[in-house]
Amino acid sequence: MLRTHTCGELNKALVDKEVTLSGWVDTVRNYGKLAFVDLRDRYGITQVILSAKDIPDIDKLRNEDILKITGKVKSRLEGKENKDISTGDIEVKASSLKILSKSKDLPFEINKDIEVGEELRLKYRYLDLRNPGMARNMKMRHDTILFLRNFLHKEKFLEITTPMLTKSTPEGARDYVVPSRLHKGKFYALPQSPQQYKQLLMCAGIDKYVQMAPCFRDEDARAHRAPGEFYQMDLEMSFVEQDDILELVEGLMIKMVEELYPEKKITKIPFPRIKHADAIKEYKTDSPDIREDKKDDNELGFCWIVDFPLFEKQTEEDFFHGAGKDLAPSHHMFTAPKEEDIKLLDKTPGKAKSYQHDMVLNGFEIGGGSIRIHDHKLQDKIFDLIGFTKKQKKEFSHLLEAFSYGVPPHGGIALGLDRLMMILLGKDTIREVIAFPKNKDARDPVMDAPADIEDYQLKELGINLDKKNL
RNA sequence: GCCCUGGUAGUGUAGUUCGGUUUAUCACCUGGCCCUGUCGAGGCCAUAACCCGGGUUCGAAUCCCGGUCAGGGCGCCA
Repeated sequence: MLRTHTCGELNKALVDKEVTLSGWVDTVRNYGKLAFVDLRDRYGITQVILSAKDIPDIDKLRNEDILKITGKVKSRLEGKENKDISTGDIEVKASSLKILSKSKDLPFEINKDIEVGEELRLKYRYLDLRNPGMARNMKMRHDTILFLRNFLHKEKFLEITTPMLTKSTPEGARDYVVPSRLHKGKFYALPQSPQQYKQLLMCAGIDKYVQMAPCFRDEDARAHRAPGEFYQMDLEMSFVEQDDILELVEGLMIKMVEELYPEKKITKIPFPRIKHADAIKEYKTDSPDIREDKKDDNELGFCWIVDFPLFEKQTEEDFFHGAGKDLAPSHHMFTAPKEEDIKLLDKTPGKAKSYQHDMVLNGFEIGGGSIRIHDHKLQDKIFDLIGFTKKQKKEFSHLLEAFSYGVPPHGGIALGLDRLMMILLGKDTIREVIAFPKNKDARDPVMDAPADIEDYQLKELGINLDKKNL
């Protein structure tokens, strides 16, 4: 057995017990004949005392070596307690030491207050994650996602995993595509969101679906937007109206903050529901920061934005005076128009409002969703309004066909988990809450992806690279 | 695709505005030595750097041009 206890759990109750600890050398304070080693794992730090007469090679110990230490737990000498660590009233007097793994010189120091350049941190992310601050971010991300899952589980949601290898569909973001070996010349696409699958699940009678879903979009990065891939808490419900969705998610956020972030205060409960037009008028943005003190990281200003226009304005004329192929859905093409506005679709679709809802937190859009269209004739009409060709429509025929066999009214929402965590933990970039983030150019600095593949792989896929244009 | 900012030892930095007393600052790391109550241990010593290419100049880390890498923004993100 490599260890009997972690480095964060020893206490006075264990005094005089023999324990075995394994962990990383956080610091060594060496007197030659006596050395103090702070042994660290993700649970904490324990001070270990090494005496040269018991342990021959204490001079060899370096930061980040991994040690296995067996010894007796002792109370600290009177007045020598360290209040800064959880194990500060005890220490372990080592009777044996084994170096399980040596560390060579580090590219940067771990667990010091020095701000290391992000490029280096990302290249050696496995070292960066040893820092207690980063370890905490990972822990809080886990706790938060676990809370969301448990809450929704109690509400009878099923988590269902939907395919990662799926089909490219027109419009939207650029797809990441994956060549098929068995069907040379054809490509899968990684999902930009599980949107169509979750609507099919509604047709399947899974009236409450959720997924902590990876989503892939080949678009450029921002400080608050991860390039390539990101995670969403994606959910969908049948037989609901917009209020049901908003109330569920609002309750979830309030409870989550209470349980996991008790030091934080929510600006307004219930969350204000702001009409899109009013947000633009009052705040000049559709993602307003409603906090009283905009510099206070412990304030959480949640609000809802509702009554979005169904279509985005492409030109002033199209927007106000009728259909045109330049109309684009402001959310996505499955978003339902408000019932009273359906009659506007024929002459002035630009005036139609929709059942879209965005959740905004501290000035960031952290989620969006809608009540969906569940009438295939209406869906077909929307396709026409955004100028879909017959071929483009055919890409969605499976969905329209599914709608012809009994489709419940349904709607849902997706929350961006990375961005939510960034705000909850008060970080400036999304990379601080992602274990192995891509850099700004969507490269993985640890693995150095994307990368070349072997010629035989290309051959097997039937792909010739156009080397002149690379 | 476009715009902006930055790049000094292994790490973090000073110096760059206004070119020259700089042998390029300091701390940590690393290597060596001393030390039995430290806790970001302490003391002494040592090693180690101006992103790449071109230009201006008697002289460039410093000014100019190009490149490259990184970050931020616009476009993009149904």
